[in-house]
Amino acid sequence: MNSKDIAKLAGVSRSTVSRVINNYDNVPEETKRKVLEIIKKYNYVPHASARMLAGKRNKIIGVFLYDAKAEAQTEHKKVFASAYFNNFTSAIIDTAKEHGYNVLAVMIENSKDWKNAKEIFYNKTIDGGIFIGIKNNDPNIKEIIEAGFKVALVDQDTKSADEAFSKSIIINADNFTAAYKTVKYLVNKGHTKIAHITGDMSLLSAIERLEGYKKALIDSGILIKNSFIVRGFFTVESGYKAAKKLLLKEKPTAIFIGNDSMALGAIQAIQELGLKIPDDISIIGFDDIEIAKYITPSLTTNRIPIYDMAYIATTNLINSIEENSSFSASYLIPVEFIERNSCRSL
Amino acid sequence: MNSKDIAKLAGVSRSTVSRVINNYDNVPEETKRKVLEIIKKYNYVPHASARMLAGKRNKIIGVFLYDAKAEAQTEHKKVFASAYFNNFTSAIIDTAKEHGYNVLAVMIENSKDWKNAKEIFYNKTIDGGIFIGIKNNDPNIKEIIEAGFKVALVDQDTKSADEAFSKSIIINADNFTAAYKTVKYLVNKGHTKIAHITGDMSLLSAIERLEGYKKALIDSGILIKNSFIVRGFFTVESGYKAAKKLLLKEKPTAIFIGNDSMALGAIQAIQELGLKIPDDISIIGFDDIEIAKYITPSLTTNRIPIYDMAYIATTNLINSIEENSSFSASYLIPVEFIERNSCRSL
DNA sequence: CTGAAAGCGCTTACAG
DNA sequence: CTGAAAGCGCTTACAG
Repeated sequence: MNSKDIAKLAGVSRSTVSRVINNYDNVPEETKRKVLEIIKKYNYVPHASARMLAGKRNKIIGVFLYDAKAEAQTEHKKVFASAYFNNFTSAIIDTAKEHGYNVLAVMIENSKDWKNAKEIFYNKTIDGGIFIGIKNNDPNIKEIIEAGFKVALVDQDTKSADEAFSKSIIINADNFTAAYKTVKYLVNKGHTKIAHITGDMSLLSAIERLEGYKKALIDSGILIKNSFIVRGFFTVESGYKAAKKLLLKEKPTAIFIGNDSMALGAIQAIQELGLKIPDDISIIGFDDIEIAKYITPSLTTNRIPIYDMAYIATTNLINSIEENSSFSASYLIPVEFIERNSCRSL
Repeated sequence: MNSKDIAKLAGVSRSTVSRVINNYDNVPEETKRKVLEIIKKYNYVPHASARMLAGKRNKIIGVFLYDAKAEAQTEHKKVFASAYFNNFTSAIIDTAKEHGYNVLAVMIENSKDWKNAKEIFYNKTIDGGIFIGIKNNDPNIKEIIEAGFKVALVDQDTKSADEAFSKSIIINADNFTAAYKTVKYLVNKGHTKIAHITGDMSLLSAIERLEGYKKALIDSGILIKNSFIVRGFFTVESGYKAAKKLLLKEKPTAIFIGNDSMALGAIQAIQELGLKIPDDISIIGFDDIEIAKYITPSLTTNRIPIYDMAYIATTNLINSIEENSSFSASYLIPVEFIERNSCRSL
């Protein structure tokens, strides 16, 4: 069953069938009704590829998730990693749906995946894409932007030296300010020995959180100690290791941890060392993943408005696709401090 | 840049370019090399829709998630619900990738979404689809199967009266046995007042868990009390409400809870009533979501091998697509009992 | 308001 | 081993 069949059945030409399908206004009601009836009767749906080839849009956007964790993990667990990314994806699917778009979800773990990612842009499978958690200023993204494809980026530097990046839609959480406030909060509680477990430092969010941490210490007249800054990778495991490393030497009284997953690992390490939270050590995380409020003590953290960020990324991208405008935009989204029970005053 | 341009540049016909692209073996090495060089040089990628229209496959499968929770939730949170589904999706994406397939992720919440779901089958956007968490024997799936599309179903009755369903690829966790063992475990610990909070009873998994619960009680010579069976919907909130309702009357000493999310809600309710787990009441969940091992006390539960189930669904579906065979298959996957600290012996 | 025809960019018998 | 041509199923100027 194709448009020709429908045309014959309805006693019109394929042109008219097409006009009805695309809801053009130069079709009389009666004709429209007749055609629609046949379409319905035969359950006809126009072939997406044919429409595409003839100049319509696919109405598919891609969401590309680079999960740094993936590389480190063992085979059968590699994609389970991040609640953070899952929530982004859900929110994007939800928003896209409202605009009549579907979402192709792609995990990027290696160069072969990058090849696939580029291919679905070049072969026109998708009308645009959203990249989340990609290495800051990744050259692969640059190539895609420069090839003229529509792209929205979450967690990318807007002040990039590279013009390509500043020509796109960029959405960031205000990680710097949130980190700054987090450390100030600890300082106000009397802490001076404040450590930081960083996230994956190839990501902008990790960089900004570290910067916020440093700036707050400086502004508080506290010396930055390199031994108090330990590198993590946003994974539970890396949080565990970082905390162990941190607590071997001179103990901090508080740790600002780059995200909640690492906080989970850190908590385990802290418990193994026989220390109590918050009595012996205060901790604060980032993200506000679902677990955060259920653990004991509940975790003080920073909530990223994932839905809002995904919403902005998706609507902007789709607007850009529909208007065929290559506008650039940059959003800095405030982060909410969530005070729970993992910190004490000294 | 299209195949015609490439042909001209390489000094061959479009036919030959196509043969090279599709890796047919009747092309001499030298010709192949030459064409490939031009393709690479100009970054040429064949237009997916054109290939599709000319008879190739899209290499896209759909994953359809029906999240019952969605309906109940407030606007901006509706898609954040389930770690369970997210993990399925990730595992499917991962497996599909190994076969060169991409994944279109679709959330189904209402009839409009079903319309969209059917459309992407009918308009040939996807080569097949995996349905997860769909109402048992949902007529929408039936329609899709009967229209001849390739489909894999997770959590659907294989003994369905409806032939359509038994003609597909079906993967289920062995919910009945797991539920049975769970209750037996509690009985062995001396419990006789064992309650059950069901899941969404339109889903096969919820039905089977209830059945397993009942059978274990019967086999243990314990009377089934209707007041000990309270209906939930797999959500945290419904677990909370169900537990509250349950604990108003004659208190059970143990609750088998339909999944871990509801257990989270139940824990909150139990705490609000001033009861201790496991001292006053033992609980067991289902799924083994990430949170389960981090809460206090850690939650005894049943682990569903999501990755394995997703792997089986995906490989079977893709095989069925590639071989264009409409074989049916049915898998019953064992569930692992995870003993932690939320139960005590009487 | 409507139809005939060209064209989108491929693949694939077909013929040589 | 290779090319010319038909065809996949649409949309859209174009002409009327």
